[in-house]
Amino acid sequence: MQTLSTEDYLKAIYHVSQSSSGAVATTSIAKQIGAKPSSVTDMFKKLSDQNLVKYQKYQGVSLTNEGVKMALRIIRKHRLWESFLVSHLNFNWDEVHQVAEQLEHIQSEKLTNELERFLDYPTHDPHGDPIPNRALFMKTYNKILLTELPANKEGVCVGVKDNSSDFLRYLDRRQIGIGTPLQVLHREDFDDSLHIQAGKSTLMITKKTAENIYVKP
Amino acid sequence: MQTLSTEDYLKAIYHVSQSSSGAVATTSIAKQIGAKPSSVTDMFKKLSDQNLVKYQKYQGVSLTNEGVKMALRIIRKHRLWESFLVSHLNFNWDEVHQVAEQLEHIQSEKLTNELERFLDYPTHDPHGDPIPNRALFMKTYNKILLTELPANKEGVCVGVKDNSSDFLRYLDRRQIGIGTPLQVLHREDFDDSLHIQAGKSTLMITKKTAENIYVKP
DNA sequence: AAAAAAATTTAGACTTGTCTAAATTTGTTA
DNA sequence: TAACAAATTTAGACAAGTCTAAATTTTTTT
Repeated sequence: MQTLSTEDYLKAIYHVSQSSSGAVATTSIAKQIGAKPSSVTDMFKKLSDQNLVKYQKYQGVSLTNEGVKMALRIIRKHRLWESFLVSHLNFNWDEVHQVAEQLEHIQSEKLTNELERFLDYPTHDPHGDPIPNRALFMKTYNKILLTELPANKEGVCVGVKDNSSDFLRYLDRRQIGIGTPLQVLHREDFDDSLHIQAGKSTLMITKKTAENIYVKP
Repeated sequence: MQTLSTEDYLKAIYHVSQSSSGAVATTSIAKQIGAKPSSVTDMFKKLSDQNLVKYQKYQGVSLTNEGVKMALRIIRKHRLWESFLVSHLNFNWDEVHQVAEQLEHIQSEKLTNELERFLDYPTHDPHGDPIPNRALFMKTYNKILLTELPANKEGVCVGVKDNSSDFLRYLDRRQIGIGTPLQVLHREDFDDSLHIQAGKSTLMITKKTAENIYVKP
């Protein structure tokens, strides 16, 4: 059984490894966790002793099969809880992360599986991220960034890259959410801003915003 | 903000102080927590520094007002989660304790209050124990032990004193639960056993069993 | 009331996870 | 490729919570 801290590290390593190729660097985890690089090195050694990561001095880490499973089990719980908070406890999608960070550490297989059943086996969380099922398999659809959507082609918002409260509330104000139909009307060459159709309204968003919205064409 | 450990101690002190009068002894908490008396002494000092308990060397502790509030907030969460597990996640009343021990530490007022609303403001948990409301007030009805119920007087099971899995499953097999009508038909002087009416069936139980069942006359 | 037993506390040590500061390795640039 | 910069690791320290063993206080018994 793992401690809270090792679970946090495993999840962090998983996420960083997903968004970049090759081994995961000490510094990147330090940033993610909010710890000093020296602490990260210490933890890398501990995880390596437990065969959860492959670690070579100065070369970073990569998760072993067992490490990946462990990370996915935590992510599964995190996303199920986020779904529950939004669907039954009146949480907004920008409020769930901090609470789910705590709930993801609760140890009870029965709890997790019953929660999943209660929610009727959801495949995606409130941010559009896929929820690993009992076998830790995730259904991923081929999504692209809004910046990559060809002009005048219809798409649907299926996720966000930036999960910060600020960004999510910004989207709320623009009435953009999971499921909102999106279409790029015009790209402004001058400043890379985009005129888009979002649901029934047209509006202008910056490139930075578009880079954080996933759409399914 | 408190650590997991201090929360456990506060709750333990609260429970022990409820079931005995006067200051709470080091040893009684050591037993409850599963720690050595020396560790308990250390923690008593820490809690005292935070003004959560009144502590005098060799004389045990008693909770301050702030300490009581803190304990009740934890108990509130514990019992709400137990209710949730039974009412929505198919847990049996003998399975909930261990999981609720973890869930009670989750820090989010919104979560607690929304859970309470979702459960429709329950006043008692699956074992019949009262759930403190948002103001930390508990509705207690005047219950008595089954051993104290006069013969041939009608009563209803409203709680249990022993919350162990073993005892609860024993009651399950006897089809005794919260709400079951109970009546003492005969007391056997020889071995203190009781013949009782439980719902539609009559059965024999030992004094020890009867001492762990609460009834409302 | 003295002796014995039980409860409690103190002292010192250990573990986990963290830190700072210094040393080392890797990479990057001139 | 030598020098510098950045990343990483090591060494040693610290806080929280725990332990054991020994010392002290309280309670009980004779």
